[in-house]
Amino acid sequence: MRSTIKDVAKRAGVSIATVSRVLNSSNVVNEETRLLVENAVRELRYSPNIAARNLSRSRTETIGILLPDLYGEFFSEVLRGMDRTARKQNYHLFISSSHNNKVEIEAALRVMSGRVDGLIIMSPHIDATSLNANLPSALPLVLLNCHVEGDEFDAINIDNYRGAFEVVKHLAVHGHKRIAIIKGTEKNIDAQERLRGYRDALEEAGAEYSKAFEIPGDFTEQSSYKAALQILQMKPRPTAIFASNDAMAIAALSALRTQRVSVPEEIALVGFDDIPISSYIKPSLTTVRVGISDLGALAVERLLNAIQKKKEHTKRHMVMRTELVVRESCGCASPTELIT
Amino acid sequence: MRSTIKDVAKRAGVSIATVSRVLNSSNVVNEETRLLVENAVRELRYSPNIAARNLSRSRTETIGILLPDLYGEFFSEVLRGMDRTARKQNYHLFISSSHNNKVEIEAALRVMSGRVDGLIIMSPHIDATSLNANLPSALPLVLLNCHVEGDEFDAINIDNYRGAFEVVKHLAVHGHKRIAIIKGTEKNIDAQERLRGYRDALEEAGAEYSKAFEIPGDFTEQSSYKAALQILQMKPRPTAIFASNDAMAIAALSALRTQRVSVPEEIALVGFDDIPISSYIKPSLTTVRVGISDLGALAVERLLNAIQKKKEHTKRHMVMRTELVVRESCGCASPTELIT
DNA sequence: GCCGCGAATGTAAACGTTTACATTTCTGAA
DNA sequence: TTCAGAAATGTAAACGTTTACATTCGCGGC
Repeated sequence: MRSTIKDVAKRAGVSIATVSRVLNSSNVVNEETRLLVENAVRELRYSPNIAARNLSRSRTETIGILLPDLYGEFFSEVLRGMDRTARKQNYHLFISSSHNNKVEIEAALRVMSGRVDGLIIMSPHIDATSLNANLPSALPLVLLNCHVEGDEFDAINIDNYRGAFEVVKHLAVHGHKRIAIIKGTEKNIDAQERLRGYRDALEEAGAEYSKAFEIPGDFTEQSSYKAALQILQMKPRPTAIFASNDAMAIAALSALRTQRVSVPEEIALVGFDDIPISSYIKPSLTTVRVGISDLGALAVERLLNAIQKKKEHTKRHMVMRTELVVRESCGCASPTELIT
Repeated sequence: MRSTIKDVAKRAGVSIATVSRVLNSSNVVNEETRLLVENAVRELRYSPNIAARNLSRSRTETIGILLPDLYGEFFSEVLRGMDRTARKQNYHLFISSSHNNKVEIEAALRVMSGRVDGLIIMSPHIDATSLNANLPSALPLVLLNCHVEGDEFDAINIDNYRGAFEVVKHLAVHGHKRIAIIKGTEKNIDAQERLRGYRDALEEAGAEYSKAFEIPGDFTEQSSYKAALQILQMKPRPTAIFASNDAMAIAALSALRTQRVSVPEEIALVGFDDIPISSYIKPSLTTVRVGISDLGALAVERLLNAIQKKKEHTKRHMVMRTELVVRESCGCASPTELIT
């Protein structure tokens, strides 16, 4: 049987209140008794029952994370940033993943409620009504990469639009007139924003726009492989391809190579995300860097602020800046630029 | 204020015991009263306080996962398998990551205890003594990819040894005499086992063994890039390279390409893990497949079995088989074999 | 008409903490 | 000597459930 606070109190010859005070390092307790209690704790190898503590304090020191289908290193990275930041403040992570429809998410929301002090939600399939209906209204919330409007919620998004805009503009500025895009999953907000950035960049740069240049994809290597082959069939052929993420860019590269089309000489290629491998393929990939683990960290910071400073905390939307990373695959960099 | 079971009881005009019985679908309650209660629950948008329930039931329906530094898609995959399996049985995941030394792990263990019904530990830095000292002895445990001996614990490991053995043997059988290895992180158990498999395969196949063929690496692209360049300097030059994981294999490929060394014609190259991108690079990568998400799923299954059937559950070590995946980079496959 | 029994429901104790409030003890000033 | 007030500690209520046990009620058998 696990020992309880009572056992410790008995052993130390004090009341449970005193034990509790020692445990919670309230400083009103005498040095001698403190030592007495600390010894008893050690001897009995006592550790507090968390459920009881949670009930009594009515907080859990835990934040919930609701993820869509876990896939690829994006989520490892996000979680890494979250865990680090949370731990610094003695908070912990309660995770539920692979939610791909509304019903599942709502179930998960209910499961979370009561187990966590706040919630970070990453899911394209969520809306305000559904949130309000399934969560205690006082529960602090941060929406990460969700599509929301208004100031009802805290929200953080990647600046997909600007990232895509910049990388496509970069292609256009260096002379490309026919730039194709391999799109991401249709309903995905990241995908939509990247597409929007692509279109606007074309327009601003006066490059050729055509619906035919927009090839469907779903962020997987497989979809992109097929898409790239399809692009090669087009006449006149595009001179550049913007893949909506790096995994797809790499798969496209492979497809082009099977057809003996060289990159960047015959076709320029750029991606999005800057996953670690991007700098280690040949040609190295021009892409858009996103501070993924920073994104997770920021979300946790905002949430903890909301939890701890309930009164002063004001909700707002934030945007995570991206950075253009020029390497070889776009064919634009001068050799010098590449030395670093 | 959130409503409690008392509010529901009052509204429905019954006692809290009855409400509780309805909530926990005990079937001793009359159909009429059940409806009464269910209505009250709905009207008040009541949901039970989990902390109170946990305290009362003394279980949490949560399993804890202790991870080392989250890195790359390996962990996403493991978590994906875990989450899926857990959810099927209404269990949830409490996660703590980035533990890189003993002190941190022990702290995390204490945090977990009381919050979870069982624990899955993935960490090379752990030993039996430390576990026993920091955890209630009754807490069910599964050690994943840890280095443990004896039958004191449930443990699951990837069959790194056999995987490495087979892929290296494959190279040897196809005529390679000088096979280099780019090693993984020194203290890492996976790395050690893969190295052992490599050595034994060389010996069995009668290939040349030399300490000089064992180049240090740490599973990152960067370390491998350097290692590959180093290998090219060797005289006589190895004719094949076994990289201890796919990320390193891809980086090595890139390094070779900068030196105009073609794969597989001049040097054969193989990896380990079969990450998705491996089949989409050129040449596609011969590697060893590990069912990563299955690994996570299996760990959860074992743990839930230990939790739910305490008596009958018997501890044991299990090994996850691997599968040799032959593609282009080793230069061994006949064209026909590659069609699939 | 009484008893026993099962079904339905209620009462209250338990789970292990935290913490407001009460009590004791001691110190030093009047 | 007395007393105010501070410091240290104790007592007990609260947190919101679950569940063993007690109670009530209706019914059939005698």
